[in-house]
Amino acid sequence: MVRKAETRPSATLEAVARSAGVSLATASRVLNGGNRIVKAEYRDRVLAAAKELQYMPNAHAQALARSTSSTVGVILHDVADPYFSVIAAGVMRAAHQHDLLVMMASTFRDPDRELAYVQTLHAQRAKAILLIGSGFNDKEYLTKMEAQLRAYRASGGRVACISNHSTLPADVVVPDNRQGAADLVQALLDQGHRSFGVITGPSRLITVNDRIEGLRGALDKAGVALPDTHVVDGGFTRDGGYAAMNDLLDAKLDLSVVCVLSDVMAIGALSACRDRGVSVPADLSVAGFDDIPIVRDLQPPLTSVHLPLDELGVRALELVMSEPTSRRRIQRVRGDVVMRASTSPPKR
Amino acid sequence: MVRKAETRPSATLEAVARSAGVSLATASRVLNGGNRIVKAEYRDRVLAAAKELQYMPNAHAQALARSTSSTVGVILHDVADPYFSVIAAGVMRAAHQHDLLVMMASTFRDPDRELAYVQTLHAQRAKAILLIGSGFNDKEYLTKMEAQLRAYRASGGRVACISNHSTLPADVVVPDNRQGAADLVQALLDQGHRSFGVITGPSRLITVNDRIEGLRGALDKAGVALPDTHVVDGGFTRDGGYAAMNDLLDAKLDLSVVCVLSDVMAIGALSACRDRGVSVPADLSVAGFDDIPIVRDLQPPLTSVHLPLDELGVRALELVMSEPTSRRRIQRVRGDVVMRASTSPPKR
DNA sequence: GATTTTCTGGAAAGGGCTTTCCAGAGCGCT
DNA sequence: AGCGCTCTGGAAAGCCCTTTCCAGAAAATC
Repeated sequence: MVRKAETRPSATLEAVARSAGVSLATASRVLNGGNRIVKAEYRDRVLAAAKELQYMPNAHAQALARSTSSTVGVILHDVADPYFSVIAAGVMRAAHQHDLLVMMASTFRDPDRELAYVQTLHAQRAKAILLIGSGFNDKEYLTKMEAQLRAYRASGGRVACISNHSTLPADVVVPDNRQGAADLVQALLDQGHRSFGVITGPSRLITVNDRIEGLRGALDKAGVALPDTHVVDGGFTRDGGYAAMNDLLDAKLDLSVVCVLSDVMAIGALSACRDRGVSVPADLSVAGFDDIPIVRDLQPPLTSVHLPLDELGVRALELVMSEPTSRRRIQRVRGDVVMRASTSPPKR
Repeated sequence: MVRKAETRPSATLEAVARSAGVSLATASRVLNGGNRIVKAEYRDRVLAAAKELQYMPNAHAQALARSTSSTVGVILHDVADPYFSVIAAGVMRAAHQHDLLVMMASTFRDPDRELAYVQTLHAQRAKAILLIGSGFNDKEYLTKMEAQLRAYRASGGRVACISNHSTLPADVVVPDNRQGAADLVQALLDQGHRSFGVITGPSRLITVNDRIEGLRGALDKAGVALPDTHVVDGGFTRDGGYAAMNDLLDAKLDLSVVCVLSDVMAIGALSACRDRGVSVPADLSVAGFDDIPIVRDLQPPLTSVHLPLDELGVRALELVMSEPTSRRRIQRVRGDVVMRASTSPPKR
């Protein structure tokens, strides 16, 4: 026999006020400590009544009355991806400081889903929206997104992006991907590498473009060729990296180093090497990008371009909570090359 | 000169109705597609007006009027921890299916923060709250939490936990930690191991207790001793695992295998071995628990007890969205031992 | 053609809280 | 004693929607 659960709606402020024998206004003043003083006796009565009735304010009603909420929205590609989860952790830490609640949404790199989530968060009257992760290089997407963000901002919302989101009307914290990639190439050239392979991600991701341009620029400058056959798309996932490395190895290109445009893909790439008996770095050097925490625990530890991921999250939140300015703010963040054992001078 | 941003509050439904020359009721009916039919002409006028005014419904007002929201709260220890982020990804995927928005909060294993977040989510009138990650073995915490959850449920909220949360009034999806640990021990015994070390976590975490009891039980049954000196607390973090393994190695206990109660700690432990030149598994076998995705990419790949993390998240959400029953539901999930290269028969 | 039934808009009553504005009380001062 | 102040509670007006109930019109029925 299934007994219906008794669900009486929770006590309202009015119930508390009545039970305490004061007006709604007084009860409200007691419970959210406005700057007005309430006689101690009333104060105590209200507090007692609230406790007694297990009063729990209705955040929706408050949001409506105050016409402001204390939630921020975070839109990212995938929480299970360590790159995003570390950034998200930073955001959440900072949000806690500001007494904000975080609504989080994963798009799985689907632009439409991203647009839909922005709408939803706008409807929620989130105080701010954080777009985390590379934007898309897609005319239609950009147009729509720009329109939505404008509308959201016009109604008082704040927006910040982490990573390059083209010209969207938003503050932005952006790693200097181009420079980081160039620095990485330089470091590898210094080690003596001359034959580069690259595992990239989908070209519609702006981050991917920036990084590959950084690589290309530095290689060009050094007069080192990077034939298209040396560049393989790995879809920005671990498995993609694995598959791409296999393709690269199958092609027998005699590479001395492979630059992988994200650590997550690099992890897959390293495993591909291991599975095929290719020794890193003895037979082939491998470098990643992002420096997610786990890569120092790989064997060999992965050379990467370090980004202060947690800090990116914190900064984005701080940016969005600070006084807005009329011009969009751009915070550039350098990426530092961290050489680890996955790269070494080539044998030949 | 800083120009104040113009923030006109966004258009209300009333504005849309007025602009379309219809009543509020009609506009509402058009926009959220109730089952009532509206004359095509009105319908079009409303739609046009809404578009024109960039109408965006106020979710708070809707929540208030409907007295139900479409958000679920997720409380976990730390999103940056892959164990949680993978579960969270599962939750979010399922939430998307149900058209739910996820509010996520990290407690950093602070019981007070957990309690506070439950309150906040109750105030938000979240449709459900998911408590992810081990509960605490603390009388005071349990009492308070139970009271809060009861109040929340009484007002119509649903609650589910992933992992053991003692007797809290909530549905629960729980890995069979004890059995998993026992199976792991058995597999290691079968490999010939007789000298076990253990890296644990804080004993107030119920999960830790269950796992260690599982280990102990199986070892006892096999007549293998596990002296207290062989058990070291690693704080459930990568660095804790690293430190704990160092302690264990310092103690020169002549262990043949170390069971680490979570993969995250095991990762640290493996790195400690590497840094000290202890070869795994040649000199020492190491096994973890959880089977987070990354461990197959470690070198050596880590033996672990596989939990279907993503699925745990999905199931918890499904549980909480299904028709509630009068008795708390308990879904047990088996953990399967996955033997990988980090464990091998001991040399001696 | 008259009557009943079916439709479809609109008015209005909430939903739970904040906050302004007002009135009365208590105070100090001359 | 009389005046003006400050101080504190309370009434009430929102905040923006949803949804019930009602009435009028159109359709269906005999």
